[in-house]
Amino acid sequence: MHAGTVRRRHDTTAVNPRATHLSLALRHVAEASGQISRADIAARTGLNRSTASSLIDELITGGLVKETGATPRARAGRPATALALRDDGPAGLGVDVNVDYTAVCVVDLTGAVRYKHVVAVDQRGHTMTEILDRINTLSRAAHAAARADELTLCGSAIAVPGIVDRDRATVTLAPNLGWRDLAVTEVLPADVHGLLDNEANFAALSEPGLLHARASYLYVSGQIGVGAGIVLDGRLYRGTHGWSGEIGHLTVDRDGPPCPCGRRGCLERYAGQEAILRAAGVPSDPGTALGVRPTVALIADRARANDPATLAALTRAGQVLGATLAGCLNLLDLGHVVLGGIYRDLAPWIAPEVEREVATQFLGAPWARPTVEVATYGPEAPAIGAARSVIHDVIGDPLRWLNH
Amino acid sequence: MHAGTVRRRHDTTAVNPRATHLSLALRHVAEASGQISRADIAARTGLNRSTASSLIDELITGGLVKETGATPRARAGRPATALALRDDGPAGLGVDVNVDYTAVCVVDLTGAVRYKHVVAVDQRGHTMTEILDRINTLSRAAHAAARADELTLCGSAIAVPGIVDRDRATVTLAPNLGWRDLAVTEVLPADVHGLLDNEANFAALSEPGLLHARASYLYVSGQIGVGAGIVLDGRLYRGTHGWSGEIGHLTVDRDGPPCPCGRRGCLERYAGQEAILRAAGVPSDPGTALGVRPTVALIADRARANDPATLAALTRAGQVLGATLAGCLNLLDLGHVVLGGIYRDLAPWIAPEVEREVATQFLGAPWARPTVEVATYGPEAPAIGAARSVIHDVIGDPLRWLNH
DNA sequence: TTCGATTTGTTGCTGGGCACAACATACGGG
DNA sequence: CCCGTATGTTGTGCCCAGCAACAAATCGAA
Repeated sequence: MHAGTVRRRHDTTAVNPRATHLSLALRHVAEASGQISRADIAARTGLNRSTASSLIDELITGGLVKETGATPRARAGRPATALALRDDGPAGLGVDVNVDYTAVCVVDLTGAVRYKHVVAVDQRGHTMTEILDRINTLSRAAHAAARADELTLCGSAIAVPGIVDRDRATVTLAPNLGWRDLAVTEVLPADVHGLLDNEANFAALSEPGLLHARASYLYVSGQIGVGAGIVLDGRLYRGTHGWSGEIGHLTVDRDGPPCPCGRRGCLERYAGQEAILRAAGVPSDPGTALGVRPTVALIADRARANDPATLAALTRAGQVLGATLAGCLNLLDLGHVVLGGIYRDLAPWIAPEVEREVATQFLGAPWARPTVEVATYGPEAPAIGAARSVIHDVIGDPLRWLNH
Repeated sequence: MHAGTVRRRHDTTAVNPRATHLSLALRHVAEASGQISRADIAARTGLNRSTASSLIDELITGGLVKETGATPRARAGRPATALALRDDGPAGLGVDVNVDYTAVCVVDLTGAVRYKHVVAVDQRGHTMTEILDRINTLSRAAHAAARADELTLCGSAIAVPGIVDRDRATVTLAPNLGWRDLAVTEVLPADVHGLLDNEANFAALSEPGLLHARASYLYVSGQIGVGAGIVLDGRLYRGTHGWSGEIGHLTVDRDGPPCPCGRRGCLERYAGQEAILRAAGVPSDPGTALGVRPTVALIADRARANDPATLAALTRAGQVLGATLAGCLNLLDLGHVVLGGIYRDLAPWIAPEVEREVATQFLGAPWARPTVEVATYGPEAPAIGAARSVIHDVIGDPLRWLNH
């Protein structure tokens, strides 16, 4: 995880052992919350038992970890006292400014979603000031809700549909919002410094089980376009500029239909929302279509009604998507794909095709069969992932929280 | 860089500050060898001057770093004493077992190639024992040459064309050598523990300038197949199983010509050596073709003679390769490609096409124009990269060398 | 030339933090 | 009931980084 405001470009800076070990101990507690003892941490990290105890004590007095009583053990010996993350300590605020809705949520240290509020509104009909005002209002409400729930917001993160400059906390370009070079995090409450990232990237962090396990996977985030978040060893891979995961314009067929990007046969032209609509024979109606949800629901309805054209369109989209993803898996040697965004809602028809394509085209399949999973969260995924990224920064550097 | 035999799966182990800081100081010396002082290191790392001095002293007495006299400075103040890597300290042994040649080389701490020996021989005509014997003989010769040059071999690495299990130091499968589950590193001299990896991966590490700069790039290694080594932030990305970089079977055209892998229209069918040969109208002659070098030289000859069919084949191959690479760059947000293997020899005809495709298809091109570079080394690249990986392990953990 | 300013490198001191060992604690089992 | 076993705590010593003062070596200005 990115270390917040600390510009850790590479590991060229001196190391602070205490901070590193506090994070290490906390991470082990997070990965086995309620099932781990001081002695376990010592054994797993290689630290001495006394050192592990000292670290845990500091985390307990700091309000990040609690004891959950003694655990009955089968073996002989003194029973261990189990440790768990506190659910009433620091919490993260996540905001998602999408084209057709704005979402906020609060996630506590355990990763649980404690507050969630989604407002469906087409941003394209509003000015930038109105949008920012709405973010501010929703954030303050979330802030109040967190406080009422005995949580302390210790950071925030905003997901936007576009290109961001994380270091400058600025939205470089968000075409669908009409934003350019906008320091959007400034509208957040002053006491929570704001992180910023792409929706697909934050959405990739929303999966509950995967992050703790230091998993590597591709989170496919289908919206109007098709993007992906790349998680390697439990950390989001952002690329050299932060634009990683642009799979929507991978070429499926050099002689395929033209794409607004200037090329031909891009993945979006086969597996994007518009393409599926068109292939299903639904007249595209940008006037009334209020964005992702309703359109996707429409397709799903027709598929459930066994409309032949729709089913054929979904099968075709799944095949093309699966073939493209198989290529990505081959390039990166990943064995796991998560289908998010519209593909989550269309999973009954898309997922089997993706699974088949990936299973047959992944070169490592004979040794390690790749898995295809449906995302846990739908439209809330980016906001939840954003909030979770704040929590990950706390786990990555607990000292910042411990020092007030 | 991988920490050798130490199974550092993730950063779940305790940190040793002294070891980390020794590596940190050494890395800074390596990146600016001859142009850096103790005070510089202190400034760049954030360590105290006295600490930096202590670290450097330890590295000097350990034989890794030397002083190269005072540097005249423009500014006022005491002139700094420049530090540089020693070229007579530890060295790495690199071995490459290819289908049609075996190469060994020795690289010193500065990255300079101090010994190199390539034996052209078609391994397919020999038994496994013969091949292993040759590796052993060549390694002993390299060992003797290093000793005569006042170098101390402190490790070795073998590159093989196939799938390896690094943790077990075993070749899982090398079809063209007929190997399966072979612990090839055991034939190396006993005092150098052997690393193991794929040829494309090691070749990616052979580029001189790029590694020190913590660069991110894709090293395309065209041989009979097409592979790639992925370097992210100066570290080789190997994937979850170590099979990353398999771009040869990315789909270019779903309705293209069939491929032995069972799919259709794979990249190899357009930009692989065999495909270029066939498209150029050269009768494929596996009987006399002694592998990569001669065949590629043949194509290059015909291209130099302006043979229309060959030029068209190369143009087509470059276009398809470039388009595929652009997709990879978009997925990973990389801005740099290095053309190695056969593409290095065919660069005059391939590189411009790749450059054009990448420039037009890389989505970040308007903000950061991608660069296409021709590899520094040819067939020796895997062996040199292998040796260099040994050196990188020394720089990554100098304590192991300092403790004898 | 001389003296102050400036930067580099070294030395002695201090404190943080980890390992180690010994001990108290708390169970299971014969 | 006592022994073996495992957990957690306490006291001690050592490694190592930070700090400050000082010596060294140069530039620049008077």
